[in-house]
Amino acid sequence: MPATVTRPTKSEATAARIIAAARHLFVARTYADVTTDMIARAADVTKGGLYHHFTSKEQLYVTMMLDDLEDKRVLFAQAVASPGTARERLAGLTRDFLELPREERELTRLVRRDVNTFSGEEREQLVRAYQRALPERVQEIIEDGIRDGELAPGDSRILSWSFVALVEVVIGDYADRIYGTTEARLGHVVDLFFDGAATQPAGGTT
Amino acid sequence: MPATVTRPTKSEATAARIIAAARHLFVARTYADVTTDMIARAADVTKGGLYHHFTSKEQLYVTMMLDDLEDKRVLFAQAVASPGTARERLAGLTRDFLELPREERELTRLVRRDVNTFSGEEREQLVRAYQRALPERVQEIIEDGIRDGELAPGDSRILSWSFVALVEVVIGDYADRIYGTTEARLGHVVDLFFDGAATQPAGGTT
DNA sequence: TCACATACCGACCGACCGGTCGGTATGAGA
DNA sequence: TCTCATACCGACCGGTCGGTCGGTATGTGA
Repeated sequence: MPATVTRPTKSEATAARIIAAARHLFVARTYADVTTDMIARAADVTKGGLYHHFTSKEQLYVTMMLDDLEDKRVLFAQAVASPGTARERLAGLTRDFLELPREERELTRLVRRDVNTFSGEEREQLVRAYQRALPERVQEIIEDGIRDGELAPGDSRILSWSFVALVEVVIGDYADRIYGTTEARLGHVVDLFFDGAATQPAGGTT
Repeated sequence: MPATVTRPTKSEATAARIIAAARHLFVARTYADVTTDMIARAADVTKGGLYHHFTSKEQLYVTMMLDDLEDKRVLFAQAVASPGTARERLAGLTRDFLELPREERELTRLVRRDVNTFSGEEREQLVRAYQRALPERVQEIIEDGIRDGELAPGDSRILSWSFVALVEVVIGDYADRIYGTTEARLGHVVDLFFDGAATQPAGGTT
C-alpha cells in the first residue's frame, strides 16, 4: 500500500539491528573476540533470533562488510566521476572519506585486519569488494592524471595503494590525537602525495 | 668452561625453538587461530613442555614480539646513526628493512594486526615497542632533515607514520607480485615520499 | 650412589562458544 | 475462528582450547 519503495518489514528491521550491532562490535574487537552472544544481546535478540536471520557468524560478518563496501564503492565512484584535475578529484574523494562518521571510516580497515581469518570464497569476496571500493577508484583517477601529464608516469596500482595507505594513516586513532580539523588531514595527505616532503626536487635515491 | 659468552643451555634452546615456531605460525594466521598445541607440535614439544617455559599464550606472544622489535630497534638505530643526508639515511633504513627475510618483514605488521586482542599492560608494551622500533627511528631522521632544510617544515610524527605506511605497502603480499627487485621498491618509496607523484610542483589543495 | 632440581610428558579439566532444535508468540489470509 | 507461515526464544549440545597436574627422565653436585 505505501510508496513503490517498500518500507522495511519488522524482519528487515531486526536484521538491520543485528548488522548494526555487529558492525559496532567488530570495529572495536577482533573477529574472534566478538561472540554471537554479544552481538545478539547488543541487538536485543537472542542467539536463536540471530541465527534465524543469518546462517553463521561468518556469513553475518561477510554480509555486513559487503553491504558497507558496496556503499563506499558508490560513494567514491561519485568522486571519480566528478570534474576537475586529478588533484582536485583525489582531494574530493579523501574529503568524502574523512567526513564519514568515525565508525564507517574504521570499518574500511577491517578487511585488512581480519582477512586472514577467512579462506576460500569468503576471503576472495572480501578482498575483491575492498579493492573495488577504494584502491580501484583511486587508481582510475591516478591513471587519468598520468594520461593528462599531471602525474609522473608510474605503476598506477602501487601508486593507488600508496595513496590509500596515506589516507588510512590519517584516519587512524593516532592521527585523531594530532589533527584538529578535516582540512588539515586532507591537505596533508594530498600535498604529501603530490608534492612530496622535500623542499627542493632532488632525486636519484639509489 | 667455554668462552665468556655463555653458550645456550638445552633449556634455552628449547625456548628458542618454541619462539621460532610461534613466530612462524603467528605471521601466517591470526593470534586466535594459532593454538598452543600447534605451536608445541611445531616446536617438537608437548603443551606441558611449552607451559614449562612460558606462563601463558599471551606471554609467549608478547615475549616473541618484544624480542623481535628490540632487534629491529637496534637495526634501525644504526641507519639513523649513519652519515649522509636524510634522504640517504631513510633509504638506508628502508633497504635494511627490505633486505630482511620475508618472515621478519611480515612480523612488523603483527602489532598493528593483533594489538586489539590484548589489553592493559601487554597492549601498552607492544605499542611502545613498535613505536620505538620503527616510527620513532624514522622520526629522528625526519627531524634532522627539517632542521637542515632538506625537508619542508611539518609535523614530524605524522610524516614518520606516513613514511612507515608507504614502506609497509611495499613489503606486503600485493607488492610482492608487482615488484621484481628490492631496488625498485626502495626507489619507489623514497622518491614518492620526497618528491611526490606530481610532474610539476603545484600546490594549494583546499 | 644418593638427593635434588630442572626439563619435559600427556592425560585431563573446565570454560567458552558456535550452532541446533523443539517450542511459543504473532499476525495475516481464508 | 481456524490455519499456516514467519519471527523469535532459550535451553542445550558437541567440540575446542587454554591451562593444570601428577608423574617420569635426565643430569649434576655431594
